[in-house]
Amino acid sequence: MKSRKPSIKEVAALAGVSTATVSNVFSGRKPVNDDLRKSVQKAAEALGYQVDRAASQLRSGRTRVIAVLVPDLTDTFFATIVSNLENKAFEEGYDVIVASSRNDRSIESSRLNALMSWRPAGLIVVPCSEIMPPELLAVKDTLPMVLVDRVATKNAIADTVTIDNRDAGEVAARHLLEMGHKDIVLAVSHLSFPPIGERAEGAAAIIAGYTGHQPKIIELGSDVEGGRKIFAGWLERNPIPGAVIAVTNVTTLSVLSALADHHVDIPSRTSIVAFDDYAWMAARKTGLTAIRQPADEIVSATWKRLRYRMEAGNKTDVLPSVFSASLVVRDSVKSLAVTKAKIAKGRETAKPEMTPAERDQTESKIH
Amino acid sequence: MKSRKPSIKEVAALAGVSTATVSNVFSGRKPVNDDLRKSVQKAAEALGYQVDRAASQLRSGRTRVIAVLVPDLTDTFFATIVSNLENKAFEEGYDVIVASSRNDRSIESSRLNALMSWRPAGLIVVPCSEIMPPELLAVKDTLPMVLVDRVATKNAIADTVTIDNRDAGEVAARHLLEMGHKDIVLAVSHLSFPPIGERAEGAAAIIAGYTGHQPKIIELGSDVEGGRKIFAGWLERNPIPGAVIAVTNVTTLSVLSALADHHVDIPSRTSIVAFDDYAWMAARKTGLTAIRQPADEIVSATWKRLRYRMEAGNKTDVLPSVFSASLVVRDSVKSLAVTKAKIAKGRETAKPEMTPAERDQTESKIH
DNA sequence: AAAATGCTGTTAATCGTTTTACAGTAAATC
DNA sequence: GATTTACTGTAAAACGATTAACAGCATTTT
Repeated sequence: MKSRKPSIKEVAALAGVSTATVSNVFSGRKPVNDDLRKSVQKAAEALGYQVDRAASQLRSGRTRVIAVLVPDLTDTFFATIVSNLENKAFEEGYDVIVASSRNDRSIESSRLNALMSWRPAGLIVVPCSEIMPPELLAVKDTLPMVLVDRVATKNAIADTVTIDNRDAGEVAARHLLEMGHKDIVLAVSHLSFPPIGERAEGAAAIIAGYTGHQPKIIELGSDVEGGRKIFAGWLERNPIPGAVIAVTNVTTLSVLSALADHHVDIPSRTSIVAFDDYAWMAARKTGLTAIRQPADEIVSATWKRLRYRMEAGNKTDVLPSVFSASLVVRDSVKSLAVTKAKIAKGRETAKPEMTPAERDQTESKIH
Repeated sequence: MKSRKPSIKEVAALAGVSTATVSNVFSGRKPVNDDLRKSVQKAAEALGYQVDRAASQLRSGRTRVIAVLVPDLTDTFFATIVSNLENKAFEEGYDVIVASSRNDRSIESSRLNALMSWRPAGLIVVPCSEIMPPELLAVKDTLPMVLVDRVATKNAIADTVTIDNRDAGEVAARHLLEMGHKDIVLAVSHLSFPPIGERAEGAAAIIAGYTGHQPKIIELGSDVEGGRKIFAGWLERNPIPGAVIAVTNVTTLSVLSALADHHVDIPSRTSIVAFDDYAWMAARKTGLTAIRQPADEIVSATWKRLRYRMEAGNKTDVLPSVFSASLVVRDSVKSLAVTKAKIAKGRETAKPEMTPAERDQTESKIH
C-alpha cells in the first residue's frame, strides 16, 4: 500500500553504508567489498529498491534510451524493424521509446521534439519524406543517429542504412521481362519517397531499355484502402495490364485488393511481383513472387552503427550501408516465353561509392 | 557544435528573469505577464531550450510516460494496438516506451522491471500467459494499469479490456455449422492463453452440442513458421478436414501456409474461418471469412480507462471491459447445405456480470 | 488613512542519484 | 620505523528542473 518507492538513502541506511557505496554496487563503477555488496543487495531486495532512472540520468548526464521514429507502426516492415531494434537494445540495457509520424511531416517534427527532450543516447529514424526535418539537422553533429530506409544515400546528413533500391527495381523488372512480359505497370506509393523513386527508376530503366517505351507508373499513396480505390479506379478506365510491380508491401496489398475486387486472376490474367516478404504472401494458393528486403541485416547494421557512434563519440564521417534485396520466386508470375529472354544488366557504374576504409567499418554487402 | 543543451538558468539569465518564471511559462502552472512570457519564449527559442524530462520528473514526481508491454511487436494485432495507443498518448502529451516479452515469461519479468524504473504514469500490458508476473502484482495498487487481450476477466488484478472470446468462438462455429459443416478442426496457438482457451471452448461447445462430438483441437504455437510445420505434419497423418477455425491471426497464417504446401484448395476442398481482420485477408481471390476484433474500440477503452485511473487516483475497483467480435463473411467457407441449419445460441447466462454503476463508467458494449 | 486583497515575481529548498575529493587502514617499500 | 602505495569507503557537491514561502506593489475595502 505504501505508494512511494524507496530511495537509495533508505537502502544505505538499512545496509549501514553510505549512498555512494550503494550506487557503486549498482553501477559497478568502483569495486565494493564482497560482504558489503551482499548486504547492500539484501537490503535493496528487502525494500524492493530500483534505481530511479530520472535521477540517475540527471546526475550522470548519461542515458540508456534509444528514440525510434517511424512513419507508421502499422506497416509490417516498420513494425519488424522496431521489434528487432527493441530486442537488440534491450540486450544491451537500453530502453526504446517509439513514436510514429503517421506519414505527416508536421507530426514528424513535433514527435522529434518530444523525443529529443529525453536526451536520448541515440536516435533511429525512418523519415517520412526526402526532406529532412529541421530538428534532425539541428542535432546531427551532437546526437548519434542513423537514418533508415526512406532516405537518399548521397549527401545524407547522417549514417544511412538502406537497400540498393535501384537494383531492387531492376531485379523485379528483369524477372518479368525474362518471363516474357512487356505490358508492365508500376504501382508505387509516392515517387517522392527516396526508396520508391529509386525502385521505380530502376525498373523503368530496364523496361524501357528492353521494350523501347516507359512503363506506366501509378501512385497509390501509403495506406492500403486509399491505394485500393485508386488502383480499382484505374483498372476501370484501362485495359488490364499483363503484369504489375508493386514496390511496397502496402502497394502490394492495394493492388491485390483491387484486383480481387475486379476478379482478375493471378497469374493467368495478370502477373505480380510484390515487395517485402511476409508470411501472408506464401500463405495462398498462388504464392507471391516478391522482392525480399533483408530486415534482419538492416536492423543489425543500424544497431551496430549506432552503437559505434555512441561509444566512439560521434566523430566519424557519415557512412552509408547498402544491402541488396533478393528475388523470391513463387507463382504469381506467368511464364509467357518459351525460351527465356536475356535481359541486359543495368547501369555499369552506379553502385554507391565507398572508400576502402569506409568499407572496413561496415558490414554492408555490396553484391 | 556546442554539445551541451542549455538549461533553464541560461534561459532565465538571457530573459532577465528567475528560473521560477521560466518554469511557469513552460508549465503554465502560474500566470505570467504577457511581455515577460514573450521574452522568455524568445530567449528559449534563441537558445534552443527544451525542458529536461529527467530533471522535471525527478523534482515533480510526475511523469508523462506510458509503458507498454506486448508479447510480440511483430504480430499485427499487437502492433496495431501499440500504434493506436501511441497516437492517443501523444495527443495528450504522453510518450510511450515499448517493450516486447517475446512470449517468454522470464523476459516479461525483466522487461517489466526495466519499465518500472521509469516510474511511468501508467502501464498497459498484454501479458504473455495467464499467470501474472510478480512485478505486476507488486504494483497493482499503486500504479494505474490496464491489462489487455491475453487475460482472464474474472479475478483479474487490474482493469481488463478484452473481447468476449467465448462468444467469438461460438460465432465462428455457428457460421460453419449453418453452412453445413460438421467435420471441423480448431487450430489454436496455446490453449493455456486465456483468450485462446475461451475461443476454443466456445467453438467446441457449440460444435459438440450440434454434432454430438468434440472437435479436434491442434496447438500450433505462436509463431507462423512453427505452426505451419506442425499443421503440415498433422495433415500428412490425417484426412483433410472439411473446415478449420483458426483462432488467431498467427494460426491463420500457419494453417493457410500448410494448406498451400499441400495444394489444398479453399474453399472447395476445405473451408476456413480466420481470426482478426487484416488487409491481406481481403486481398486474395477467395477472401477470408473472419472474426474481426474491434481493435480501435479496444484501444479507446484501454486508454480511457487508464487515463481515468491516472487522474482519479487509482482508487476505483477493478473493472472489466468486454467488446464483442463480429463475423466478416467473405468466400472461404463453402456452403454445403441447401437450407441453412438453425443453430441454437450458446449459454444463456454467462455474459460477464457488471453492476449498472460499473456499466456507466465504461464504454463496453455488452452485446 | 490603514488594512486587506490580488497579482506577479523571486529565493531557496528539494527530488534521488552520481561523482569528486578525501579519509582511514593495511600492505609494501625503503 | 617511516614513508609510500593500494585499496575501500564516506561526505558533500552537483545535475536541472519544480514549488512552497514569501516579497513588492497596486488596488480595494473598511
